[in-house]
Amino acid sequence: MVRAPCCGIGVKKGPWSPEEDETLVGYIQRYGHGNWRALPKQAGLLRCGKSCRLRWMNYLRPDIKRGTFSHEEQETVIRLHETFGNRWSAIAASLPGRTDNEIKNVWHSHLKKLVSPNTSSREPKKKTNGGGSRSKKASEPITTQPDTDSENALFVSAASQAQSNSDFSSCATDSPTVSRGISDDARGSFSSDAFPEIDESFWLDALSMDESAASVDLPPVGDEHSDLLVSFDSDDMVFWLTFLEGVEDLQELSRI
DNA sequence: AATACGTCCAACCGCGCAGCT
DNA sequence: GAGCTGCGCGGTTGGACGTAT
Repeated sequence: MVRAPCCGIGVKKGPWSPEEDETLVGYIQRYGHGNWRALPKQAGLLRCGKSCRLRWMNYLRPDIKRGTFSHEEQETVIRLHETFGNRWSAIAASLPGRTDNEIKNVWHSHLKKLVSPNTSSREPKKKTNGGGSRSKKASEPITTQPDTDSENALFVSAASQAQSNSDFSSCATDSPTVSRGISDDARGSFSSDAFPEIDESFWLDALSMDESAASVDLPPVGDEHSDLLVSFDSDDMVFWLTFLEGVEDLQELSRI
């Protein structure tokens, strides 16, 4: 059994023309995008649904914020990367108007150098079997140590903000690009005064992480929850303790 | 001015997950 | 429960563009 290729013969690839953009935007504005696979045919586009979705999500959506990342946005990305690792969609959910693809690009071109100056902005290209490794290991958080004072300053600034800014309510966004780990419902659920409509799976992850942290038998690297395990330093501990207290409060509420 | 090199970003690719049959 | 399908995700790439020599 072989999965049928997403994009068959006769499907156009490469950069989108303004006419294609116009067609796609016009169609979605009129009919929405209920079925991405059927959309290009219905809209009269010689693209695969996947390509249409990507174009819409990363470029044509009306709520996309374009332009360079502000300092605050960069710090937010760094801070969230500490927490989420390479789960770009989760990070994007906290940056309204920014897409996971854009954040990923900014990370690889700018921010990675700030956090990990010793690594080149672009690793030597290695031929792979394609991306596809949306595996757990791909989400391993990068634990790095800044080398210079200036870079350290930004690093520490971002880290400290991670604790002070435990209120993620500002993270709410209309972006549909949301990971399954941190769902729509989970977005904004870090508010200090309430935990509304929290995705159960998210908390199950969080709770299992709590157990893992408390247990002697830490899960091995590559465990399905390893992407949630950040490198704990004393500052991180404050953040996570605050976070886990919220989890415990939630457990109490759920028992009532 | 020409060339080499580096950077950035849009787009592609393949896979995992969830829902449906 | 197995198979199929669609969606969403993260990794990677190609080429345009900018900068240095």
